[in-house]
Amino acid sequence: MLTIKQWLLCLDEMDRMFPDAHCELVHDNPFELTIATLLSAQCTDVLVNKVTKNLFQKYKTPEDYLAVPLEELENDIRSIGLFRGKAKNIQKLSQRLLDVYGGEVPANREDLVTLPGVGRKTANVVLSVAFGVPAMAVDTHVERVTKRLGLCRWKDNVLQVEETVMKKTPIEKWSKTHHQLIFFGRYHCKAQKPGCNECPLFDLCREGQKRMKKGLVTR
DNA sequence: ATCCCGAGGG
DNA sequence: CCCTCTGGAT
Repeated sequence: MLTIKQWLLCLDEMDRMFPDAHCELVHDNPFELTIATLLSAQCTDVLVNKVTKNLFQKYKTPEDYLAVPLEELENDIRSIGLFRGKAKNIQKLSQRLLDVYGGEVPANREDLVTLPGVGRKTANVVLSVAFGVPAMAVDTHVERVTKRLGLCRWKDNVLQVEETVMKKTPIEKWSKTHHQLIFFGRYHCKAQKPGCNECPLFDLCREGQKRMKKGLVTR
């Protein structure tokens, strides 16, 4: 496992690699970010942005999403995976926002996760990005990268990963670190082909050392 | 543990 | 062809 000092060195390096890592889901308000994040499940944000560009022109409010038949909304997001469930959840979420929250997205986790289609990960993204509340959303990239580096254990579940990353990271850096881990996972430490050969974090990385011993890395 | 589920890359 | 993508509900 990485020591705290080693982890802080990783953070320094990621500051150099991705000084302006940020949320790449295009949005103008908490409601749009909630929809975009819901749509981003098992889907690249490039695809989400392609869909929301038209979607957010057509639908501005929860009422707008409820004003069309489910099939129409499905068609409007069809190019995204899991479109049937996501369309249904968007309408149910819109209904609940109107019924319980006055049409506004709530700014706390307990209420957010009661929204259909919104789990802990999505809630943490909305909290952190839309409301500036410290949170750590653990997605596929954060999980893979922190486990490869050796900050977390391979058997950890997402909640354990979330707790470990928050515990080891200064709270004022949570948001930036979250996006840097995503950029690092998305553009460098990829699922299929981790770029160990040219990785600035190689000397700190447990998986890198393993791959080195296996002769998979040439440095 | 399993299902949902299309686009994009290798 | 196979794998992955800022997961959530059952």
